[in-house]
Amino acid sequence: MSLGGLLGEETGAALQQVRTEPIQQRSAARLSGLLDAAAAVVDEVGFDRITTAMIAERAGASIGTVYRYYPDRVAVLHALHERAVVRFRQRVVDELGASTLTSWWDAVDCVVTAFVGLYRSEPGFRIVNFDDRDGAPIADAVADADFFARRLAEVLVNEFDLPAGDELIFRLEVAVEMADALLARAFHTDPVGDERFIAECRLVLRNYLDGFYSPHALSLLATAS
Amino acid sequence: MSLGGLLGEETGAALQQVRTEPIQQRSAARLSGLLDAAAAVVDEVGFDRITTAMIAERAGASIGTVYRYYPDRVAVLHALHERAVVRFRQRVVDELGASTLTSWWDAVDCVVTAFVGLYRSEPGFRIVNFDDRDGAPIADAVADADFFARRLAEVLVNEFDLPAGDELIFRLEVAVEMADALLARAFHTDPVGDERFIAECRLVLRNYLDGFYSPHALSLLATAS
DNA sequence: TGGTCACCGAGTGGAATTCAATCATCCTGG
DNA sequence: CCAGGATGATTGAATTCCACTCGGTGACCA
Repeated sequence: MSLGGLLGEETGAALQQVRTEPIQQRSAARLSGLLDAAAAVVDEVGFDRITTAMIAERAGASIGTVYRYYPDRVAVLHALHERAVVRFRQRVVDELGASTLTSWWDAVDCVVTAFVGLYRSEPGFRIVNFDDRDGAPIADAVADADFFARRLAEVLVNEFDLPAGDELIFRLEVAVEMADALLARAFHTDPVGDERFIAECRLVLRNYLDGFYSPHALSLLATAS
Repeated sequence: MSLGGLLGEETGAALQQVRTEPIQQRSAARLSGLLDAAAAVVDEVGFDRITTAMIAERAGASIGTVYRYYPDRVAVLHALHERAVVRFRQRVVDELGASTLTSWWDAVDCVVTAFVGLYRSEPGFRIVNFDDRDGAPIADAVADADFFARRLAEVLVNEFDLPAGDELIFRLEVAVEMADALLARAFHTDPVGDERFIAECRLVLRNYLDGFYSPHALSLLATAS
């Protein structure tokens, strides 16, 4: 799903979805202008009601210009998604730098804070929940989540000495899915985000990841069946 | 209230999305036939590649017939979603009846089992993850989750003496969102469902709902900054 | 001044949706 | 019991909407 893709260097590959690399300067402006327009339209009509004509008109361009840069409609959405993910990663880095981290869960909290902040301020940010249900090998949501989990695992291992391993990565994958669902729920109706769900999300993450090492989960397992 | 209460009484209202209530008998057959066709197509091409022509052809009907019963394409998907939800609730009731419940978490486990079972056997069941991102007030996914949470809360309160209240309902809403996300993840690639995620889902639910009454969450809260 | 780069927007094709005509079933008076 | 009108149900060609193409035009550069 959509917290997908923290950190990482494959931003070059992510732009493979543009048809023509911009050569002249105005092209770059066009590109980001198109994405800005798309973001605005996403906020207005949602990202499945969006039409190429809307994007073009909003960007002050013509239909053809959209297709000069993107092979098709969903490529625009993918690009917008990518940009949102990149900005999310940057925000996470900023949050991490601006906070004094006393424990690993402060890092996790920063991730949630970054996500919520962008949801509130970045136009069209709900595109992060965009999930292309077809065989597009690039920018797969699950792959994103998996990648994100691995990166976050590295951070936690290196900064806070959590034990590395597949178990941690799996746990983080699960955590990402849960957080994604709860935060999407928080913003489903409320444009500012339902604080109750946001707070519960933080608590759930902490509880879940902490339980990994506490005997709590194990005692439950022992009484199972 | 009995376990049968999970079924709810708004099944009549759920059909408001059809244009014309069927009067003659063949109409009812048509309606379910259309949904069966839609379910089959959903499994073949996914629910965003689906076309009205595919549904009509599969059902042995003409295009016009589809539009006689449903105002537009997504209304068909909504109806299919509704039917899936209804069958899910029925399955939950069946599971609950067929199991000997020694504790509330057996009930929760039954819910997971029912969901997984339908994912595996019911054609087009992945429609339950269909989320229309626009202002369709009826058949809203969040409303569904909320409704289900309330019903489940009633069952748990009456059968297992859990303390009723908004807190329990909220907890169940959160649990539903998490379970939904994890199970969707389990079936995202694997048509049989990734057992690792399914098992983790059960564990997470139990841990989370149990933590509600255990001092574990509270101790975490106490150490929060 | 020739060669790209960018841009435009009418045109094409396919899918969604409409609607007037037709068929099927029900109902009622004789 | 049956004709035949009334109403439900079905049809598919026509229309509309929208993604996407492409030949033509201007903008930059060398």
